[in-house]
Amino acid sequence: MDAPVLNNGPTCSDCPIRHRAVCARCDVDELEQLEKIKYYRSFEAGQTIVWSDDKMDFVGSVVTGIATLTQAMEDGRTQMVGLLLPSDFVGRPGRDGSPYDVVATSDVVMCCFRKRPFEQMMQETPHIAQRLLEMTLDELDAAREWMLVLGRKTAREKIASLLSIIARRDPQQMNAPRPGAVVFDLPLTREAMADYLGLTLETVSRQISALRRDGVIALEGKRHVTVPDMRRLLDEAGDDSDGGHLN
Amino acid sequence: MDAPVLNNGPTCSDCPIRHRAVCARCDVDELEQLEKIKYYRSFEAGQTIVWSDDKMDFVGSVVTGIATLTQAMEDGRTQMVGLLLPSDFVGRPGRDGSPYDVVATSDVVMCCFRKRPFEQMMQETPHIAQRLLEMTLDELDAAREWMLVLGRKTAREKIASLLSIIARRDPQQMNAPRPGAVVFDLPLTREAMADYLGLTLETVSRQISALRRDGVIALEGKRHVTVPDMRRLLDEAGDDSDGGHLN
DNA sequence: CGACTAATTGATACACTTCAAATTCCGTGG
DNA sequence: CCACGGAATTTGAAGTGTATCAATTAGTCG
Repeated sequence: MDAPVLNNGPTCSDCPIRHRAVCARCDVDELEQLEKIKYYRSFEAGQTIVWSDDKMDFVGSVVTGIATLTQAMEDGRTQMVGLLLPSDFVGRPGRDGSPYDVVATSDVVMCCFRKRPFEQMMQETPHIAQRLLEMTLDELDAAREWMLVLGRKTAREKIASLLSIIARRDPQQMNAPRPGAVVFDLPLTREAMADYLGLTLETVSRQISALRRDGVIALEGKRHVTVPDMRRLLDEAGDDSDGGHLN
Repeated sequence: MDAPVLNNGPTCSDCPIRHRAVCARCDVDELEQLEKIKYYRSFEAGQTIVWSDDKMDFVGSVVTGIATLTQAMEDGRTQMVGLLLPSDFVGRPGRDGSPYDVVATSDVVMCCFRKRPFEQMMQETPHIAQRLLEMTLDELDAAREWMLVLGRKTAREKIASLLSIIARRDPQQMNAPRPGAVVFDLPLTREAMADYLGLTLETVSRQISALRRDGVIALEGKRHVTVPDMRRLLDEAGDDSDGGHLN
């Protein structure tokens, strides 16, 4: 179950998530300190990174890949409660374990910090605590946004909402066939989408087919999605006019 | 729309939320500083404390009463995304407004801090930032817990979950007729419960009636609830055995 | 006591689930 | 390169839980 531990990763200064992760505000001195307590771990797609309620001896950031935060009931009903993309933080300073399973959806590389030294450093380094607070507040907003999706949206709106979110932060929008269009790959199986949306996988499949029939999206294979008109998709998601961003 | 501003409230040292609010870790010196930038505001039941996306010039803590965080779609569908009890924090340092409506459900007294000075003080006072991080992480856990309720639980389980949560933190459990039993008043209308649970008010009403018929709860009037066997209620909520606590 | 709002209850409709089968996708080995 | 096999996905048919629409009843405040 243990992932390989790599000590000779990239240095912080050329880390791809240097400016968005928990270390974003650190200056060079502080980075140097972090270097001392950090190590890299790799996980293969499907591997569990953290089991719920297990003791965690580290915290860390997703460097590459995608992971999910998942909660399950005894009878097997499962709800995804978070999607972890590069730069997102895993673990909770001040607590021993995660109440959720953390599972690698693709191959994942994590930048880990031993927990005690990291907590120690948080006390002494306001830049880290500040950034972590900011990130946590953002996650809280995202979680609440998602509560509206889960509680009040129809299946079709749920799918459109999920596609919007993925489209918005997928960095592949350069190859768009024309302005306003967006292209991306789904990082999730139908089942994972269902667990995120509080639906069954059959319903997910049906609604994706319906959106395709209606021309809101186009599919090549099962995973590659083209959105010809982002505004249309946002409209289907039921959010106000343009959701604040467009591209 | 402006609530009365009271300057001569209780001093921090005999504040009822002194040890649970954002100021919990402050020492006497720090409290003295806070005193200088704090003021009290009162709101009547039903009043809106903050309108979504309006500029907020303060942050603060609920001292007494109950408020809700609410998100709405254009067509009127509404989802409650948070329940604010005494000691809970309102507002986001570093942001101008709240993305949610904050509404007083009962009469509410808030301890407010002018935003700029508070943000300033956060920089200088690790005790405040630390406590705020801790509270935000707790809220994030609660929000994720609620995502499971919204996404995967049945109407009956949703009601039982809500009653469990209210019962757990209502401080009135002394008058329980016998050990294991719990008595409390519902602080929410059926409609507010529906908005919290992602249901209609009719479904809420039906499920409460069903739980009453089945002896899981007893009602006097519409608001006063007796839970003869807390374990039974937790069971109906679908949570594992005893949910970690039992009184 | 009467008017207004909150809550209950009933009947029907429909969105989503469930159970089942067919099809497509995709890596593996011949 | 193509054929094979298992998993992922799609599609179909029927069932069910919750929403919707519509009265009725209970509770509350003037």
